[in-house]
Amino acid sequence: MVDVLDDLQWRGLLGQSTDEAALRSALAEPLTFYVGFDPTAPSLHIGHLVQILVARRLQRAGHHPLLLVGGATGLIGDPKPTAERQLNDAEVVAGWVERLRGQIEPYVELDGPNPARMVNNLDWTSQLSALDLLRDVGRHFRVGRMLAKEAVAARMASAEGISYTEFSYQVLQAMDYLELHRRHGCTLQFGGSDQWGNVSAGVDLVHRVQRTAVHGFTVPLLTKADGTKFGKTESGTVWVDPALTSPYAFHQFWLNVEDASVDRYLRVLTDRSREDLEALAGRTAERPGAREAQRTLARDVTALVHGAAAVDAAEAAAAALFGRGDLEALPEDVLGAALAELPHAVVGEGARTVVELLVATGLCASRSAARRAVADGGAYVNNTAVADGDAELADDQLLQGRWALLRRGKRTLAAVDARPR
RNA sequence: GGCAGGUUGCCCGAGCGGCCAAUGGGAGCUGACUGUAAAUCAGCCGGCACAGCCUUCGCAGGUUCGAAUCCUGCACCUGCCA
Repeated sequence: MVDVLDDLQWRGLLGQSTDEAALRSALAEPLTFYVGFDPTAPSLHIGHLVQILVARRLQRAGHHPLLLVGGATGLIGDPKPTAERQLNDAEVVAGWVERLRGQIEPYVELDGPNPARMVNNLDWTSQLSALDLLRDVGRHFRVGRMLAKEAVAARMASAEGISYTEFSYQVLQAMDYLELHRRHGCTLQFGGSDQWGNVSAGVDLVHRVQRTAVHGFTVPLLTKADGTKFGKTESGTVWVDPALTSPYAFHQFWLNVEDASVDRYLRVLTDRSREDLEALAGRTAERPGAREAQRTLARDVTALVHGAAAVDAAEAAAAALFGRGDLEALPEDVLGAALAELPHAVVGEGARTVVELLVATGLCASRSAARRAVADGGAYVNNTAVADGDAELADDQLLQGRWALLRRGKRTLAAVDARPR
């Protein structure tokens, strides 16, 4: 049995932490830990997935998970270093809490001898009066330290400044730790590396109030090789919700990961063993063009999030659409299944021009952008470059008398369904 | 409440009466090369009925033949003072 902490370290999941030796000895016995997710969107994204998987690794090592969805903190908003957040309506946040809960639960064990528990910080903050907050909680916080937090300091230095609302966020989150310590004996919190300030604030508060040393660590945020944002495609964030990011698009995202990062992602997002991954890295170094590592990553992570059937569908679709073979030669069922994975537009009666179709399918944001794509030589119908954007789609271009495959650039696809009239 | 400074396209940031759809950088898109990778090079990067036209430079008015640029009011941000 590999030591959890060693495993986390090897996978690159350990960032800052409170006293590491103390943390290590604490983890020698089963302990209760928590990680929190704020409902700031209707779905979790792949950045959150990293955190959930850390919780899962800890649970599998015998520790007791408390998974917090921040019904209260989500109403306030963790200060971003750049700008003030737009506050969301209470009903909206409450709805998101439910959705996130549902998205988190599948990744952990909710039954059995060591079940994960879901908690919501609204439970212990909604009835708290402002005076109680100021008298009982506020007195444990020093403004100087609060101002020193990275995000707060950044905002203080910005032209916009920071509202008292967001400034208070760290108090709420620290209270969570204290509350979970009291209620459930929680002695470890982790979070993304941007959460270090909040994690340590919680550790401090528990120490002040309970006179107990508790632990905390951060998980480095996943980055691309050049240090830039991870988890974005041109159409935005990669979500876990299949309605927001289709399983096909999800699979493609991982398949397109740059060589320099694929090994790191595999360690973070899959359960594969060290030996397994080192062997894979060796094969990748020999034949990078085969992209075996990317294929493995795409397969594992898509299966984890969307299930094995989704992997098969995504792979089959990609094989059909990116294959060198003639699209016309594809059997109808294969083609139909592949196209079904793509964003598509149904066009009725009226013949449409390529420019119109590029916009209708969402491949281009505007007609101007579509014209540009055509002018750049980056628009294709059925894998053939389009010369004239105003040309209408001809009946004899339709696959199986009905479909057309639209492509912008090398790998952005969409389907056109010209239903029989 | 007073005084000073600020608000420009996704972000940063020039512009300070016509030559401005607006310099530059970043991000992004496309092409070439390759491997649905990276790097590199080239083009693009408000909208449309696209050699032209329309709508933009916090908001609303005004001055002017003409404003992102000047004036007035309002909103918000920052700093100093009360």
